[in-house]
Formats: sequence, structure tokens, C-alpha cells
Amino acid sequence: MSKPSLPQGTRDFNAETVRKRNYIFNTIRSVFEVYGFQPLETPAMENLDTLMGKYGDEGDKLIFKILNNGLDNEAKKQQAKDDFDKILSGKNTKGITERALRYDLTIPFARYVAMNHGQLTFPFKRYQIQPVWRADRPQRGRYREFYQCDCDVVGSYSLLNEVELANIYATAFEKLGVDVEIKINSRKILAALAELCGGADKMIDITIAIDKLDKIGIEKVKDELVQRGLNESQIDMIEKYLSINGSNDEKLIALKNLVGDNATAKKGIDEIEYLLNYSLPTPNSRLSIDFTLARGLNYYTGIIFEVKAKGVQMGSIGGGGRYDDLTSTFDVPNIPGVGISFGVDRIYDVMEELNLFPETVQTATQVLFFNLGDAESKAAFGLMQQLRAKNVRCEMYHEQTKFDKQFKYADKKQIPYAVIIGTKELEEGNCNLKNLKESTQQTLTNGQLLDFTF
RNA sequence: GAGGGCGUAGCUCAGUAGGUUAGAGCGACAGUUUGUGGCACUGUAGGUCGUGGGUUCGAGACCCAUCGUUCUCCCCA
Repeated sequence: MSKPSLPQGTRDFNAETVRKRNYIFNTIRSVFEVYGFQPLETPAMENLDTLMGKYGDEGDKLIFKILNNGLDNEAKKQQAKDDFDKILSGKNTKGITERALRYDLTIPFARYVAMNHGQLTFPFKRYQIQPVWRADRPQRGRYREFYQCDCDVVGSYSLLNEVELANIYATAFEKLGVDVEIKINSRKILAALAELCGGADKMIDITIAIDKLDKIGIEKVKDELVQRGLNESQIDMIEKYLSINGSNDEKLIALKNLVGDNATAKKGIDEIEYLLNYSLPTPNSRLSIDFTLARGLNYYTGIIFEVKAKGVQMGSIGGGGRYDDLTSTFDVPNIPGVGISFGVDRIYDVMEELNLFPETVQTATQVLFFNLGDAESKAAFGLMQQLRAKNVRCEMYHEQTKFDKQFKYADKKQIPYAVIIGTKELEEGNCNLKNLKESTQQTLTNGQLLDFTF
């Protein structure tokens, strides 16, 4: 037997952590529900060809593939060897692997919509909170198994959906007590910039470079644009674009001056103005235009979102945006959508760092019943069950032993109350209730104990 | 995919220029004469020094490999 260990990049969660994580999940889930979104769960594994080719070349490498069963079947040995040779030359084959662990929640959702679009009522609003797996190299804040928390609306072009999603962000983070800035931009504006700087085909090059701005600075971004084949006047324009600042209104004015004649840009500006026209329900969060926001994923086509926590050094804790055609890859065209995602693991880290978890999240045992003999513990057990029926969290020490050990057990589990029923109390039909933090004790009748407010 | 750091007791770590029986703190367990804990004191258990080779009279220490872990870059949540 070797020492037990965990697969790389996975974690156990102890009771305290599970409770805190559930607090985050439940908070977000309740907001989704209030906004009329319905839950969806999909299998941990998908057919490999559902996933392959959807995340780019890099993404394909990071998909966890599942080995087929029955490869040791003697009768099919030669076939298995031939198939394995294909694997070695870099091709996937159903003979060796035909299933894989899901890599995100968006593609399984698209698969679901494509399979069921005849039955669904559009716009279809779903949320999904499940783990995903990536064969990435683990590092700080990055794991091979982690949760995603998505909500999307498909089958509607209405910008009202964007308004609702912005409100979901604001409401959820307000409930969690996390002070955030919700940044918005439009891919149409970025597309217009590309049109004006070397053509629409440069859009991906430009967005990738811009996306790195806050990380590497303007000079390095310019270097990268040079490498990607842009000329001096084009880079000059991008620099002007990136240096726009001020309030939302001031930014819009500056942008209109820069690219306002362009039809695509105008559409993007209209979208942003529409969104800003609705105010958020909460004082501690606000929408702010960030024209440098690009987001890496190429399928976004309209408004894009990104959420940053204020007061901590941490990457984005949420993101999303509009995409024109979610399901055409599964031969079901013309289903547009817009969605957002919460980065639960990072939200957890932010809340831990800022000490934002409420005390009440930790709902451990409230009362320990001492075990002081057969007859005594039997009487205690009866009382304990009555308290439990009133939703008081109780446990009884597992065996009769001296006081010292039972007190120490309560200490270690940070149980605030002890109920002590010894021979004397048993005879008199009462009990001692001790407050272990304050070291005070009172004698109660059994009836008084059952009515006590813990 | 590229490049660093670190693997010694359950946990956090010491272990000097290679030299007998590998240490501390915390934790665990037991006790300080069995109806009131947290403190204190005493004692006990627990390590193939990640693994496998190599150098040496001698390796926890040096070299190589391997595994694990962690960080940076790429990419992402």
C-alpha cells in the first residue's frame, strides 16, 4: 500500500470550506431563480466529438479524455493496436477514446439546446452550477477540477437580457457583500476599430493584444501590434482609443469623436447607451465602460462583461457577453444568446481575504450532552431527541468517561453549550446547562431546557 | 508546452564545511487518586529523511534520474 494522495490539481473540501462554498452557491442560485432562470444539469462526460474543436487547438489539448473499456479484449487486440498508433500520431480515434469530461458548461448547454430546441420555450433561460475539468497545469488559483456557475438566455436578441444579467451581477455581489466594478464594452466597437485599423481580419490580433493591456502596459501592447503587422498610423489610432478615460459620458463622447462615423461602432455605442439607461438596483456596484475590455473568447459579438472586486489584487471574478450563434456548430442555426459566469473559486478567495463570510455560515453542533452512565445517558438521549426535533443541533458524547474528556471534546469542536445529567439530576428530573464560553451554569427543569433559546 | 523553488514526525520547520543512537514547537494519546473543561506539569507514541541509482570508509546533506508539490511564462476561470 502506498500513501493515499489526490490527483493533481484536485482538492478535498473540509466542513468549514464546504459551508462557505455552499453559501456562495446558494446566494447566486437564489438570484438566478428570482430572475426566472431554470436549473440545468448535464453529465460529467460528453461524447468526445461534442467537445473537440470547440475551444481551439490549445483547448483540445486540455480536454480530459476517457479511455474506452474492453481494450484488453483478446479478439480485438490488433484493432486496438492499430487505433493506438493513430493516437500516437496525434489523432483521436473512437477505438481508444470516445468520451471526455466536460471542459466548460457552455458547449454542453449548446448541445442540450440543439438536441431539444423543438421542445424548449424561447427565450430559454437556464442556469447551471457544476464542476468542469481541464488537463491544465495547476498553479495559484487554477485547478484541474473547478466549478463554473453560468446563466444564459438563448433565443432572444433583446438588449433587455443584457440589462437583466447586469442586474444579476449587481444583486448577487451585493448579497455576498463583495464590492465590485462591473466593466462593459461592446465587441462591435472593437470590430469597428479593426475595420479602421487594417481590416476586419485583424480583429482577433487586436483584441488579443488589447486584452493584455492591464497586464503588460501600453508599450508592450504596441510592440505586440507591430509584430502582428499593424502600421504606425493604425497603432496610433489604437493608442488613442485605449487612452480614452473619464466618466461613462465623457468616454462615449470621446469615442464618438474617434470612430463615430463608422456604422458598426455606432451600433455598439447604441447598445452601451441602452444598457446604461437602466440603473442598477444596488449602491455598491456600478456599470463602468472600459473600452480596453476585450475578453479572449472569439465567439462574443455584442456587449461583453467583466467583474472585478474592489480592494483586492485578484483577476476577474466573473465575465460574459453576447454571442450570435450558439448552436450552429450542432447544425441548429439562428439561436443567439447572451450569458454570464461567476468565478466561484476566486470569489471564495476574495471573500476569505476581506473576511466577508457571515459567522452564521458555520452551523456546527450547539449542544453536547454529557454521557455519565447508562440510565443517565438514556434520559439525556430522550431530551436530546426532543431538542433535535426543534432543530437544535445536538450530539451526545459517545461513551461514559470522566468530565475532563467530555469537556475537552466540546472545546475542540467549539460547542457552546453542555447539558450535564448525572445521578443527582436524574433523580430530581432536571439538568445542568453550562455555557462553556462564559463558564456559567444553571439548573433547568427538562421542560425549561426544551424551551431554551440556543 | 518552457523555466525556477521545495520534498525531514499528523502539522510548521531546525538539522552547521558530509562523521556515532535524526531534533524542536504545535498536535495526538495517557496521567497529575473518577461531579465541572480551557492553564500548568509529567510521561508515551510517532520518521525506510518522497523514491531509485551513484560518489564516499561514511549521505538527511553532494551528483543523476524519477515522482510529488509549488511558483512564473503561455493560456485560461
